[in-house]
Amino acid sequence: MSVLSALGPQVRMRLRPIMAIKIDLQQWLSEPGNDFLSHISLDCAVFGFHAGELRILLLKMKNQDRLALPGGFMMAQESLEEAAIRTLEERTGLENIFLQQFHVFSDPARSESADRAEDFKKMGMHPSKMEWFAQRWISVGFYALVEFSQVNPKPDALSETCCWYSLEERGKLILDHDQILETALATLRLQLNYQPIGYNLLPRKFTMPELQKLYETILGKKLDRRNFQRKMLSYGILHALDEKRTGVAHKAPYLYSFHLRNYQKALRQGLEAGW
Amino acid sequence: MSVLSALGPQVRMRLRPIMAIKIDLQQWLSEPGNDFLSHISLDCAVFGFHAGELRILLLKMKNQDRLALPGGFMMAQESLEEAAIRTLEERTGLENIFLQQFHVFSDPARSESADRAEDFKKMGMHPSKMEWFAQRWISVGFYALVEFSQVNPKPDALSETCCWYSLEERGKLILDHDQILETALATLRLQLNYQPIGYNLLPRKFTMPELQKLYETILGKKLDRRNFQRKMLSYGILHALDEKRTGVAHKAPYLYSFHLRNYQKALRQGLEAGW
DNA sequence: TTTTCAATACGTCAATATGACACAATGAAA
DNA sequence: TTTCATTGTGTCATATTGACGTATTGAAAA
Repeated sequence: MSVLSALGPQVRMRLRPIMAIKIDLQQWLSEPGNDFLSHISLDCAVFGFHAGELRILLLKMKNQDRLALPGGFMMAQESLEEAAIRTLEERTGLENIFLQQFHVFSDPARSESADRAEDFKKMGMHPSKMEWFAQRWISVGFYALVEFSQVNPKPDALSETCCWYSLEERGKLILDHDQILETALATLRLQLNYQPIGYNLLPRKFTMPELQKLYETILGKKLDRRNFQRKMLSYGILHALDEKRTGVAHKAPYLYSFHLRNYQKALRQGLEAGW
Repeated sequence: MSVLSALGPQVRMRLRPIMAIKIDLQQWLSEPGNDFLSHISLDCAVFGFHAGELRILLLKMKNQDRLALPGGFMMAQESLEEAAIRTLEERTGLENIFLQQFHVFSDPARSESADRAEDFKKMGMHPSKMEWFAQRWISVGFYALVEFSQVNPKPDALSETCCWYSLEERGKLILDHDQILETALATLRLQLNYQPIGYNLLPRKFTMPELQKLYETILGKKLDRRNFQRKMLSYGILHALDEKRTGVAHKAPYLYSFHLRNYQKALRQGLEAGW
């Protein structure tokens, strides 16, 4: 078994048809019961790349100043991945989202949030649901990579807004979500040579400087322009197009797209060495 | 935050004092209630290295031909890591076990085992406990690295024996444990340059050929003896001892030990490049 | 229109790392 | 005492890396 296939879903590949169950969340909040598994939740760090920056999709919680990663729960017949995809389809409007689980956060102290009973009451939450939210949660962290321009963010029942934040300017997150996000970023760095990260974050056509900026952002360091191009081309995973990017100041850069077949093959080897 | 610190516990480092709760498992089986969280379990791939081979610690299930990874459940106030450590201390007699979570297995079909009601009844299991075992389980996979010679394997309440198997000669495992084990191995390969795998699998003093054999086993390919030594020494993570291994046929090889400080520093960089 | 200039494309070269071997030394077993 | 599989050390051609130089482009400024 290859490393990649052992560790999870492939490039934008659907595991199994998702049940198209749509839940009216406001109504769900006001009812006593629910169909979700107890104790287990998931939180997603959704990354996009825009204007040379990594962006993260965050929810602004109702009656609170804090931001939160989009999260969700598992239904009785779902896998974690299916639950995460369902959650993110609701939040982004996208289908076929690339995601990877990366860590389970299970510190008993992580669920001991401030008492939000008052807020929940204002939101019209049923008492039994408040109890349910107050239980201990073990959360599986996912990171998701999406094409920034394709996303239509939608808040969930507990949040006012859902929008993009730059990593530097993001505010304080709820609970241990800062830690989850930091761990997601560290994982991204670690998996840069093993996962189709460029492919899923960039639009189909992109320039070499754009690809380089993405690598620099994830790795957190400057790379030499000329050496980057040499190495990247040597992998044979890029398809040089005849087009150039127009309407941009200075010399027009060439456009590239990924040679998906070679890319996946190269990732399986691990794009040997580091940067 | 460094990649390592973001991704979990460090080299044989205790997170927090473990509650020294010892459970009489036979009695626990015969009682109705239990203090464990529902739905969430953990399974551990415990690796040792002996006679130039990777070994895996497996349980032979009572009334069954199948083998199983040591597993366990979470108590109300434990983190996953603490639960895994508690489980493995019971199974191996070791303290300060190095372990890493690597994947969550959540396919709804994974819990749909053959009906074992008859077996469970023979074992004196309480009916409510049988129901509890029959629920859907989402299992967090851990791999653990132990020093083979230090382990005192002990079976649990559901198993007859607990002992080492070579990876090739192991029999068929229950449920999806084969997949969990394969994924653990793939993770080990992937993390060889980022985790203190040699340090935790080998005894304190070891020879260069032993270290090489370990790398070859995990990577699944032969390495050149001389190039391996050159590269390994260039990292500066080894401490050359004055002793040689005696009592062995042919030329006596030198002994080495890890220079822990340099080793950890090097791992944080990722022991650049691959083999 | 012409000029400017920041950004891009393409190339060079020394230093380093890698892969593939050769050869001498050792020490238990024959 | 000899044998010989195994270990310690070294060499060399080749590939890769890091650092930097120069020519080209095309929108924006003059």
